[in-house]
Amino acid sequence: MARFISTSIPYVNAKPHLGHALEFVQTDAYARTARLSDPDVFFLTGTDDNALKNVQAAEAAGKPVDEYVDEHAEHFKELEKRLGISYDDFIRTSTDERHRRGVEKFWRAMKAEDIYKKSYRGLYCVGCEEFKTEKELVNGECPEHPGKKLEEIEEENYFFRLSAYQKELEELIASDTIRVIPESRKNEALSFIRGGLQDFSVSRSSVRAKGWGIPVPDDSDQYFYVWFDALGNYITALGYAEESDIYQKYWVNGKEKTHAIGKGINRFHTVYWPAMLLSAGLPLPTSVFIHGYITSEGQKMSKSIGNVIDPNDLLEKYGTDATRYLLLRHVHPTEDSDVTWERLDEWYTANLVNGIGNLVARVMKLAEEHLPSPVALTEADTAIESVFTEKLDAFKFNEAMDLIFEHVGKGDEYMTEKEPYKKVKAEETKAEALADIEKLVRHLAKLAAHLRPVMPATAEVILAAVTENRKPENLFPRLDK
RNA sequence: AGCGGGGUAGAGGAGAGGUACCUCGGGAGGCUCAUAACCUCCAGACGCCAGUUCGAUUCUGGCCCCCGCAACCA
Repeated sequence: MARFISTSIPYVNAKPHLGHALEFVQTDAYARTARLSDPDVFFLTGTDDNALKNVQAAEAAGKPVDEYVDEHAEHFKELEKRLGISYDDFIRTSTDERHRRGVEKFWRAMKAEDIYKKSYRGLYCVGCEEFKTEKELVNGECPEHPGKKLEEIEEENYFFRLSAYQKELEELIASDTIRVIPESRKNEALSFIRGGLQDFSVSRSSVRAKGWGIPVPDDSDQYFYVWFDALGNYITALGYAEESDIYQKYWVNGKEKTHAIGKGINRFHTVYWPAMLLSAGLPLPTSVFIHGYITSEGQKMSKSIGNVIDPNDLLEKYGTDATRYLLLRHVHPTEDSDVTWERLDEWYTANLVNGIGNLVARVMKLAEEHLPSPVALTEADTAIESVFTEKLDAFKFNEAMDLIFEHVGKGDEYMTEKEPYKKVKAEETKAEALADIEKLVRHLAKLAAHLRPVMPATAEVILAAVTENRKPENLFPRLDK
């Protein structure tokens, strides 16, 4: 029943942004839900250190690449920690030996006829230090470096025969053998495949790679192209190099192998990666979940527009669970979503402060004052509704959250309807009131159980309050106006 | 060129072939256990034009806007 779930491994050429936080939180909620029914889950995350972009970013910062990459990888690690991400392992493609060994083995496992050398000729922008396609050019110049001449460079690289897998890939995706979620992304992958697949290069010259990354075995002049290297992380982290038990358990025999990614890297995960695995004769992932992007004020977040929302600022302002809440409920799982500080404040106050926080406070105040002893919880009190886990298993995080808030609303309604705070004051209605308060406490226990995968810390606080029969500190402090 | 997504009350979002839901905001009541929180009621919406259907806002086609991507890039 083993299940494997991964985030993509982001470039560490800049600090993490909200989109990364979204993916981490979604994946975490999914993993925690999976563990609810069976703890046999392996949740992998990490960083892609070997991208050429990292080298460029390091140069721009005037730092040695390894130092720069270490520093930035730390930012990602730190963010995941602050978000309460329950990963089982964190792989770094530059420093983890298992990765290098794994990639080398993966390379050797490729079918011989799928790899060939070919010279690649393209327009190279010295400024960007990368090849540009005709379409990227503005007036024949690189938009980033106007005035600089593009050089026509020719270089020999290894190519992967992606074209050989067109039929097979189409079949795998169309049949949901590799499930692509949502449907629109599946269609996108299919139309990409049906449009005809071209072989792609899996290496670049060591000069162009600047000696950063993983050298191709037995050919010191070539370094792996970042996607060949990066995609491999999903198996190298598990110990593919030495065919470890974990690798066997989760990848070879794993029941579900799920990749969570952003929409921008759909084709790498639904086309390139499965093709490479096929060539190597290795098992395929079973599903790829693709989330959308977060915009702000209707536009892509960018430093120049000044609409960037830093996940660390969110954490600072609202705390871990509230940040998780905002990302899971108010960002659509698969579509692009727009976020502004104004609305974040609104959601926080309406649902967390006035919703969950207030309900817990009013119920526990009554319980603490009037119940002689803590309510003895039964299994039924903390049983999780199957509709809830079904939503989460289907990556419908927002709808799962809606169920939670329906539950919160019911608590408030019950309170108004039964008026235990009033009845508890009169002798003849006191018993009735106590029974209602007890019911409400059980209602909170149920709430906590459902919060576990999505807002784990809050779930614990509520559960502790219930079992100790005391009103906790305010769960979600009101924002300063 | 092409590809993908979207246009739902004053604002922001969810949703689905047949009573359109949530948050904020507006109006009117109620309650006092609670973080000036909570409950009830009211006003208010499915871009435009065709088609399919007993019935479409939800499916199909066209149109008008908006946003991404445009193969080696979250």
